[in-house]
Amino acid sequence: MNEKKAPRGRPRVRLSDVAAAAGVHASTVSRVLRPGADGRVSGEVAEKIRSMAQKMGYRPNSLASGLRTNSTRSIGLIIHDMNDPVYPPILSGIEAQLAPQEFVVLVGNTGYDLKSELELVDRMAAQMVDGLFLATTRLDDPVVRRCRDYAIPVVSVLRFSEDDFTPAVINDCYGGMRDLVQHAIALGHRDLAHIGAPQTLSTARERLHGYRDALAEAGFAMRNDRLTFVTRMTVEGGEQATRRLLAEAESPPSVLICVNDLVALGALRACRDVGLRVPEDISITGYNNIPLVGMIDPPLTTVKMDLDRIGRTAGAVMLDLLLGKSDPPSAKAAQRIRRIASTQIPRASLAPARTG
Amino acid sequence: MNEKKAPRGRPRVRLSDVAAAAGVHASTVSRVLRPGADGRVSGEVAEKIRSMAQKMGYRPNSLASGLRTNSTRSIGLIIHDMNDPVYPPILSGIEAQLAPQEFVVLVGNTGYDLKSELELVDRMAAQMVDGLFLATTRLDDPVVRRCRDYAIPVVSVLRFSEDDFTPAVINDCYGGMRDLVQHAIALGHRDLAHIGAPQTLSTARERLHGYRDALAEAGFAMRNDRLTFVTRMTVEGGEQATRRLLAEAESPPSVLICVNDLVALGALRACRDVGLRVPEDISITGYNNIPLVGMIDPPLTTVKMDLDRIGRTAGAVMLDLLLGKSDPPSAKAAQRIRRIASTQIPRASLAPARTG
DNA sequence: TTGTAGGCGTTATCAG
DNA sequence: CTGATAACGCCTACAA
Repeated sequence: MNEKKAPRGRPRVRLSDVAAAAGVHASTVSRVLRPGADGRVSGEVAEKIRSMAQKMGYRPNSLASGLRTNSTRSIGLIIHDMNDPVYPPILSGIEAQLAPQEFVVLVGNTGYDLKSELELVDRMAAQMVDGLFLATTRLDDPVVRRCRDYAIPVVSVLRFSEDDFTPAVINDCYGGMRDLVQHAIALGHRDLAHIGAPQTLSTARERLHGYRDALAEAGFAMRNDRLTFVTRMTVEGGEQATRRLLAEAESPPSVLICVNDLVALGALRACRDVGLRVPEDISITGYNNIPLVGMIDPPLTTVKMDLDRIGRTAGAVMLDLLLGKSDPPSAKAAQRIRRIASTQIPRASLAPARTG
Repeated sequence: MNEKKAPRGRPRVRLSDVAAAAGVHASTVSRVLRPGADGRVSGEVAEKIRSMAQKMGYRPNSLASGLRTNSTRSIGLIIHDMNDPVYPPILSGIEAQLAPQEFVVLVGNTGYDLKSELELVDRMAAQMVDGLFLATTRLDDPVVRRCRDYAIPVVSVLRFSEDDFTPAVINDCYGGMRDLVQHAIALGHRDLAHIGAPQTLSTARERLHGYRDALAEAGFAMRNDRLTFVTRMTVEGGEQATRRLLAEAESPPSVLICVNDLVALGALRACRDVGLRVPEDISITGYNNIPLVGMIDPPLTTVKMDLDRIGRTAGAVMLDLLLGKSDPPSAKAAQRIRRIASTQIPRASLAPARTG
């Protein structure tokens, strides 16, 4: 007595039901309930319709309206892995910005796999998202190209792509890293090393450049034996890279500038394993200020990105794009990439260099 | 020369376009491209259609099909705050389970606000989600009732609601806490205290019950001055509650059993502030094993939930519900709530009791 | 095995 | 100011 397709409860109230109950035509109801409608409606009728809709519990079907208007009020967010603590604040920021406009966010984790990344774009395209936030952007990115093929508006977050049209909101990794390294040098460090990440990512590249330039300004060369790269920015990756670097060098550097916090934690572990004390024997720095890195032993010196603000800004850029309040992005290349400043977080893992 | 509504690129290929190109009717194409179609199609025609669709880059419009079939292949996930590290693994687990079925997940953060929680449900209902995962469930929950009004299938995650119909997949908080407390008692602790959370949450209640029963089994009473509650499970909340508990007691307890890790971190801070050493003067335990709690000083003894498995199981339950492979949930009340076992993570913050 | 017709709920356009 | 009509892209009886 209970059909599978029709659970309990009366069927959903439609626009036409409200119209019938109010004694008007459906199109009139549509005009009343949709703010941006063209034709005006008499206050009396409008009032009646509104109260009737309320009473009947009418809720618009955005599927149907989306079919007609070509807009679903939904936006996709593609990230590698929500377990990486940089992403949640970005999601919050984006949501905070979009929710007032009644947008909804669709989240997809790629698991660092390009194939599923492309599949996700397809799935989201099928869902007819109005736009897409990509936090996975490479400097040269097939995913970005596919979105362009599909004519889906894209805002790149945290990373940027090297083209002339994809707007991006990123942390100022270059400046953040440069400041950090200058600080380390000011503390007396002369023998620095960097554990970087693949240069296909804008963040990794910018950080390396910041490191390089800070060194150059101080008159230091960037030595090859003081530079290594992880393949993935994880604790394990950092551990392996550090082990490699320490094994190949005659003596350890006085400070390890790591591309991010997870890598720094791996570095910390690797240093301990070979008997180096942190920060007495070697200093370590990270980047991101992920939760709890201030409570580990020793508290990690790092750089804090304003992720919430990056998310909000990205949301605002997207709204601009969709609601067409601005010219096409390519028209103002100067503003295509917005850099959000970061903050130094000095802690005990970076200590003054030993003199001796 | 570039209309705002039609960016670059040709318009999207429709089913009928493929049909025209293949020289057949749209309905035939639909039958070929949809696996579960009724009428069969000759292999020859099917092959031609498939290759044509491929060549033309046809991508189905799930808005249109959803309007027809009453299914959007999208599912909502409502959580309080993605920044709480328990949620990301759940999202991953859910996604891993649903992605192969071409479902997509819509995420909403409530910010711990009931009003936005209800708004989120409305917005997701408007998006015509096929189902909803609620990780915000209270024992008696207006949100659950609203979903029922709307006839939206719900699977509760991490928490359960006290009704006879909402399926839930949760961590076995009762067993996990009971084991932990038994362990503390085995280490010689006699004067235990608990920092709990509001009893409107099933997790908080189950943990308190586990604590109580472990005490009872050992023949200890649950003293009121050794029990306090946070209003929110945050570091700040834990710090305040601990400060209160310590201030009101004549002497500190020998171990603080905290409702979760964040609260435990707050407790740690509060203990340090009043000059107590951990674990020499007082032991502390958490729950959740959030990232890095094993690297802080001292490493936190805690209980690890299998969040990924909880997410996957919830996904499976949802698929069951939607694809109707099982009876309505109420029919098998025994299986309505699935408990996923947790694992003890012993670390240095829980030390043997001082003798004397 | 394939085509035809009608409709899912909404909105845009045109009349009145 | 309001009503009628068609269309958005797809699916599904039913007919051929």
